[in-house]
Amino acid sequence: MDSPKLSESPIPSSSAPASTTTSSPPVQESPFSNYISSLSPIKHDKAPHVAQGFLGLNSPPLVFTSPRISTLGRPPSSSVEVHQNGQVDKKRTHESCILERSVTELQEGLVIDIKNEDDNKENVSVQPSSSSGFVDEYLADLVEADCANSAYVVNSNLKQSNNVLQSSVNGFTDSKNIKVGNKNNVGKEVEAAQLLSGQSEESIERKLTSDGKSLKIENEQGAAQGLSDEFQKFESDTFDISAKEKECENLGPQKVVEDHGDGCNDFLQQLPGSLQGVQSYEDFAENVGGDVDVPIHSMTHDLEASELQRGMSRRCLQFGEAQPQARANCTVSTNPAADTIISSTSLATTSEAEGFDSSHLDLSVTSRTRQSVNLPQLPINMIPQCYGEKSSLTVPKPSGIGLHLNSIVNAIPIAQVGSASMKLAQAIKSTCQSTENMDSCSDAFEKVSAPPQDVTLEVKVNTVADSAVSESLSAMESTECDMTLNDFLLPIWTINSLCFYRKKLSNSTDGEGCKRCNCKKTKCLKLYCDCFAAGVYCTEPCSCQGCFNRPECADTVLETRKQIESRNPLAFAPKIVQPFTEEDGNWKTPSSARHKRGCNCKRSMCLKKYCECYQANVGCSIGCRCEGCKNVYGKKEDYCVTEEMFNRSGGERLESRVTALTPLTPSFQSSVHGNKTSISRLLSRRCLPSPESDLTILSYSKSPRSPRTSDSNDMCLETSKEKLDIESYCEGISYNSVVALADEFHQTPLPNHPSIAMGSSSSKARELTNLSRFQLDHRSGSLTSGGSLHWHSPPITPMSPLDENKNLQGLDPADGGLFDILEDDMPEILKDTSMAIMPVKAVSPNGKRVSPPHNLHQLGSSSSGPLRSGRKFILKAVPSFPPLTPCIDSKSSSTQGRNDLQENRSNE
DNA sequence: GAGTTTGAAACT
DNA sequence: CAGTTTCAAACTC
Repeated sequence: MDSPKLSESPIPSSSAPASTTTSSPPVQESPFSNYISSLSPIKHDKAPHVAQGFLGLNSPPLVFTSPRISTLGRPPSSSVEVHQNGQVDKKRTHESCILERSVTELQEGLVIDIKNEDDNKENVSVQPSSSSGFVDEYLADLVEADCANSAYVVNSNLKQSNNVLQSSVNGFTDSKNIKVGNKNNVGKEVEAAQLLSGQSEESIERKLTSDGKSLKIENEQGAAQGLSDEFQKFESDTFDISAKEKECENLGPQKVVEDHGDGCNDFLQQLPGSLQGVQSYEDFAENVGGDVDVPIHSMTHDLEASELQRGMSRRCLQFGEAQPQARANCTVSTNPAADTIISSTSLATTSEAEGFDSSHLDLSVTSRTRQSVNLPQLPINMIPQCYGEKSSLTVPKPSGIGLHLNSIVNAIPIAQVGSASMKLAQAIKSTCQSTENMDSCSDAFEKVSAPPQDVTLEVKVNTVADSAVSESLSAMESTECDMTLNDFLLPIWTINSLCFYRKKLSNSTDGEGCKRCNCKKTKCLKLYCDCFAAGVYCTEPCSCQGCFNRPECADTVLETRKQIESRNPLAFAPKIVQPFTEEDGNWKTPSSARHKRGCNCKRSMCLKKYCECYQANVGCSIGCRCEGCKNVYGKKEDYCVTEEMFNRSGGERLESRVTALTPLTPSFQSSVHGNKTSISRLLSRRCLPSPESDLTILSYSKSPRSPRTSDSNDMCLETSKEKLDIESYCEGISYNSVVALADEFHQTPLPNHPSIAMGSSSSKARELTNLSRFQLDHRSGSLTSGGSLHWHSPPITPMSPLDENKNLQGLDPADGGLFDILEDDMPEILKDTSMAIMPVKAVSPNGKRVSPPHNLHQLGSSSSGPLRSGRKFILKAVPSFPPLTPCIDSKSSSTQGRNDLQENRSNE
């Protein structure tokens, strides 16, 4: 599914605007099919407009797009026109999406009046060129929002705004004049939910005023709409959107909107705020409550805002994975129409949430039925992570597996912004990508969303977008790089890119400040150019010569991008994929991000930034052609070994597998990062057999899940793969992690962890191994034999066998000790790793390994221990490992572990 | 800051 | 697809 080909297929279709829209299958189509259809990231590329072009760029994300898009029906984001039917031309640009929405609404006979009461009450007319004024305004609103895309869209859209808006909505005769009125007692609220729901009761009037130049959208309060009181009053911004409606093909009943050309795109771009916002809002509401009919209080400040929303929607596409999940988790209204709408909205919502998180934008989402809906915090949570960083610049988290993910991955670790929620979201995305994992996704999503319910999501659809964009832009400019809206070429692309770019900046700069390209010959129109590759325009900080990667040359840029994408649809896709990430409470699983294509290092041994893997702080994998890989984040050999083990794990004895692994597990000298990386990789192996294959993620659904959830029997039944994984994981932890920890913290050896204190050298590792064996034997007793398994936990948690509780406690983050160290000094990633490790070692929440009764008395014997029992025990215990399960609750876990152990024994 | 090294990107 | 060239970043001095 990730394969570019899939994505490409959509592209062609996209080129033919009319093709898919009408034929959209019924909403009920299986999520999988939808998902598959929506997978192709490339779709967007072909979008005629710049935005589309960027969408195309975004296409990579699409690869990762969560099924949700398809499921939901329409991906608000870029070209994806996923509808309920699920089969929508991916070419659809945001505009198309918007059009679809509008069409749908129209079809439903809903008229939306959106009145935007702006504090300023200024009608903003969208103008073709990037209006600095608008931008400035938005900037003024600074919020860390991932609005880069939207901002970009705004600019580009504005430029194109002169174009007549053409809506190709069937039966959408009124489309020309769309008046969106936000009726907000509270503020600017857009009631679109009803439209979506098809409820005519809510009189939402959309007037598309095709002055030919400006589309004016007014938000009228739809108090009746059931706007929740909770919602804050938003400043109603009246924005005039001037656009000429261009005739667009009538959308099929499915609300499919086809792009009929720039005009449509323009229209969409201009409209985004109102419709998208509404829809997104609705989606969000649905996600939350699953009710389709949700009065949305959207405040549209400007077209920009709308576009911002659009951009957000696009982001959502990128986040598609998460969204789908979120959606899945949230009971979506059965109403097909609602679903479709929701789907689109959900995306938007997600993006919005992100914007909110990062920025503090007030997104108050009000649903009629559920006024105070616990907004799906998933999106929100996810959002913050992206923006959490110091830098004000909010980079939309790359939703897509591809670019976005990469960006995210990179950005997060580096930026240290990565929050658990974000990782979780990513993980969810990954998981969700596989249709098979929907359940898992849902679960994960729930976890994510579960969070702060107190936080009432306040969505100001329009406002949010605007603010987000503004803030993001402003943040970028002020904080990081003096970036302007111009920097954002395309919404999606920009978003993804921003993440990546941001990361890159942070990496490259390392305090130096914004470092940008220095192209001499390529005119910044090739992937050599980091800016171009990142989807951003070159700016002052750049020392490029003859640069064409500037807003003035947007056309050229887009064209070039298209060319590049034509050669390689994934050229702009994220290079780094984060297969799985899960966070829950204290527990964090290390990110298993990897370079999608892998490096090709010959001399740098993957120890320098020449290596893309290293540069991205990810380990090398099978996909790498590197020679003499010594990537501290994970050696290719390790990856290969683990994978190999994994492949033959089925039925193979644990010991043999372990043995095989042991020799292979290399990196004793690996740094902490390396450890973490290794671990993560090991953990993720299952998910990502090959760097290229995103599908592998699917398999993750199970393994990632916490074993706890499964019955003991299930655990016993766990496939050898899981076992292997666990083993690998243990290994990675024991050797790499432990050693790394030792290296990293050798200066501060843990009191009770002599092994850790030991040097990082291989000999040390060996010692640790021995020690671990010893301890392990004591603990489990059964694991003896030279098998490498034993040492897994011991090295890490040298606690005395007798005092397991102490060990656990010591390990317990709350207690401080190693955890404290990790927390304090360790990098985010490392922390994650450590976290993962910790449970395995000492904490073993399940306590299975930690305290086998009969083993305890055998403390002294290294060789003792019935392998059989031990082995079984281990296997069972493995699944229950915290790594897979986010939360580490020493007590509960330990208790449960014991229970599990007992169960295992009984089973035996 | 100049020069070298490196590996990705682009080209053939 | 493989080999070569080009390119800009990373690195070294």
